[in-house]
Amino acid sequence: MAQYPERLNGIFQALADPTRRAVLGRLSRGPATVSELATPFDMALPSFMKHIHFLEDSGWIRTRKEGRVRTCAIEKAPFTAVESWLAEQQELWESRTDRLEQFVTEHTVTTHPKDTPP
Amino acid sequence: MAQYPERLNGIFQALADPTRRAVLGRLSRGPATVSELATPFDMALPSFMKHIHFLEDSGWIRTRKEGRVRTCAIEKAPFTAVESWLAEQQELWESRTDRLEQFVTEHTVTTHPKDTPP
DNA sequence: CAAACAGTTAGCCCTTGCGCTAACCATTGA
DNA sequence: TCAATGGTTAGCGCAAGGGCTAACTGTTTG
Repeated sequence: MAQYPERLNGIFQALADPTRRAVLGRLSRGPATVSELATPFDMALPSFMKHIHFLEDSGWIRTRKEGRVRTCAIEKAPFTAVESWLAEQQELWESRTDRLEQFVTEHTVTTHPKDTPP
Repeated sequence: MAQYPERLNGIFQALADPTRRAVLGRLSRGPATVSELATPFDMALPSFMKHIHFLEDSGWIRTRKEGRVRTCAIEKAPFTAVESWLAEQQELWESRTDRLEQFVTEHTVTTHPKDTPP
């Protein structure tokens, strides 16, 4: 677990952009070319390509150029990386439910952005 | 599902930084004050506070100031948001495993799928 | 061959991210 | 009361993110 933490930076950052999440959503259904992927977005191609490169560099996709067409396919490794990060947190969380419960009832931390007066 | 996509931007971006992931890891064990959280990091306090604010703004943590001490606690909502995003992708992915398998093993994109040999 | 197509390269712009210092409250404890 | 503690505010610097246009390369295709 927690193999290459530095890879996680890119993996998560890739997901921080709606365009890139949408591209992954599309590629989850199956491979597609760059222009197929680009059409739904109101964005210049070079801008869009940056997202493709980001996804490739972060490991989310793998691409291959054949003739003048570049085809993209999703990669499953980052998926499992995210899942195991989540699982890790879950474990820690599980191992102290009691104390959390206690803290919540004792101090009742609110979600108000401003500090609540005493 | 996919309730507030725009929230996902911050949720994922928060995870794109190792300091913030570490803070979440620590908070998964239980609440802590800002200075408790800060000590492991070789970073000026104002810099560290930016991470705390980022985590709070993105919804990962909730904080409360009591006297001169600010206590932080983790929030589970973003967790489940990430999980459901993953689940969504999984679904799409599941619904076309056959074609994926083919693409992976046969890294050349063919115009017509090859039939499974008898 | 020439035109259309699918990307690519280069460079510009503006915003955001992430680190720092210096100076400044506001509690708390001696 | 006064110093130490725990954060906070303000501002600075630099790198990276995310968008654009213009111009270019390398395939198809009519």
